[in-house]
Amino acid sequence: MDSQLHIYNTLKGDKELFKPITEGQIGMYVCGPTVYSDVHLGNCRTFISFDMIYRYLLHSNYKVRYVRNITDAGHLEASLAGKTRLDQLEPMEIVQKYTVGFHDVMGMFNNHPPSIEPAATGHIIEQIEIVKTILDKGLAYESNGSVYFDVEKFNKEENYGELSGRKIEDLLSGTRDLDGQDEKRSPLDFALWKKASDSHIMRWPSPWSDGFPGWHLECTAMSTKYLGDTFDIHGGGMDLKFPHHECEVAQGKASTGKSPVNYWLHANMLTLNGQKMSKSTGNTILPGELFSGDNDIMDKAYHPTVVRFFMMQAHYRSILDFSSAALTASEKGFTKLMNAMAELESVAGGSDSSFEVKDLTESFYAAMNDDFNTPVLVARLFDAATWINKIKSGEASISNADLELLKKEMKAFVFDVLGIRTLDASGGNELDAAMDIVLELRKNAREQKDWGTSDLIRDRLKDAGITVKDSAEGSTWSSN
RNA sequence: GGUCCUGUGGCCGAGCGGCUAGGCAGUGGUCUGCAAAACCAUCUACAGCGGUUCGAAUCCGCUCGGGACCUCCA
Repeated sequence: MDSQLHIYNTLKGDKELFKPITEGQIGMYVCGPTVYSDVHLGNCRTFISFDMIYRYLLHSNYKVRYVRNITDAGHLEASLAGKTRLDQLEPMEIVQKYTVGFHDVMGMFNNHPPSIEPAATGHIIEQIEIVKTILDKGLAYESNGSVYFDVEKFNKEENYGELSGRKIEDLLSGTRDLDGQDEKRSPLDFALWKKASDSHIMRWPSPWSDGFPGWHLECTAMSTKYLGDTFDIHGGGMDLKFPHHECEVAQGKASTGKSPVNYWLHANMLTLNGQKMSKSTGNTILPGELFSGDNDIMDKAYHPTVVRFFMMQAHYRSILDFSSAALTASEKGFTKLMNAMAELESVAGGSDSSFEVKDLTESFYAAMNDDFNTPVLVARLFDAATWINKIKSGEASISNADLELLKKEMKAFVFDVLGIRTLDASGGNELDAAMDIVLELRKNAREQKDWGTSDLIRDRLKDAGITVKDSAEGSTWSSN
């Protein structure tokens, strides 16, 4: 792999050289969350994957406009209706609650906020305009106040299924009987506009009925509004590939005549007990439960940055299974890498290097340029960590220039690209100050070889949940 | 049923035609008042069967597992 970025494009089914439409600039859209319940960890993996991609593009000196929507209307409607009656809440109150919660969780995972985070309800007019356009082109029809996309007609000129690799005949043979199908000409047709039933609270006027936009329309409206008719990257979870993204392609082509996206990226699922995490099946764990340890699935609590690091040790296109054993293994590796990062600050440079530092740092780029291969990047970072430890123990040496290079690139990849944060045991609070005093007293005792006092302090702190570790440089502590 | 993905050492997880992935655990060392930690070194692989090839974990076929989508889902 050369030093240029190659990305696996679902549309092509292969890795290809990435070339933005405009030199040096990238438009990226990612399907965001539906905010009628808490985001679960599976959702988070997708957003963390694309945050990593966003970060690497920024690191590669691209100017990126990153748009990620909030789904607060449309296909959220049905679930909201029931919940609203039950809780006596306004729909937008639910939306607000879970949007805030979503942002909190994203922040804990150290995800950058997107450049624009548009809400579906704020773009009803744009969606109606697209429906009108597709109707004008004759690729949609009105039926009983609703408007449907005519898939079979579209397929005569275009290829419905080009993204997901499906054939319209196969799709037809596999359809099932569902409610409301009688309004459609074909079971494959999907709604662009839905007439609201009496029980629906969220509704907007339109030329066809009081209703709400169809399932897939918001992403088409918001992505093209902020990024143009054709933009560079569209991302989302693998489960959205069909029908959601397939329909976006169809809508885009139907309304503008152009393929809306050059590179389609799909992040794979997070599984729990070998099964996909899913709201509907209840096979989920919430981020908060994971961080607090308050759950029946994991053995202990895990810090958000450790969870993020764990995810970075797998490729974004691979299914990743979540388990306590795997998390704990990652946590230890994380500590090892962070120790090396800290060590790097105090390492001394010399006149020459005993290893190829430039090859090492270039391997970081090679890994990421190969379809954002974070597990390989992490492997190379561990190689770097071993070298740092060898320099420390005198088994290896590094020149001043190479040391600066290594510091610069390691910090860039660990903190900026992977988005990992250091885990400070100290919080800059009263406990911190008190521990300084306790450890100073213990240090005095140890200098007097008063092991009784020294061990008493260590043992009692252990009982209190604070672990003290001695090393040549002094004692450190951490609380569980 | 249709479409597609996948099966790597004790565990997690890269690689996808020839070159040590990496992490955790295990084992052996170093360090240390003790403890813990840390550091260094190191063993165990490519689901099975057949084929292509000078050479296959990597390509092809079959068999047997696992999973996703086809219905809201990241």
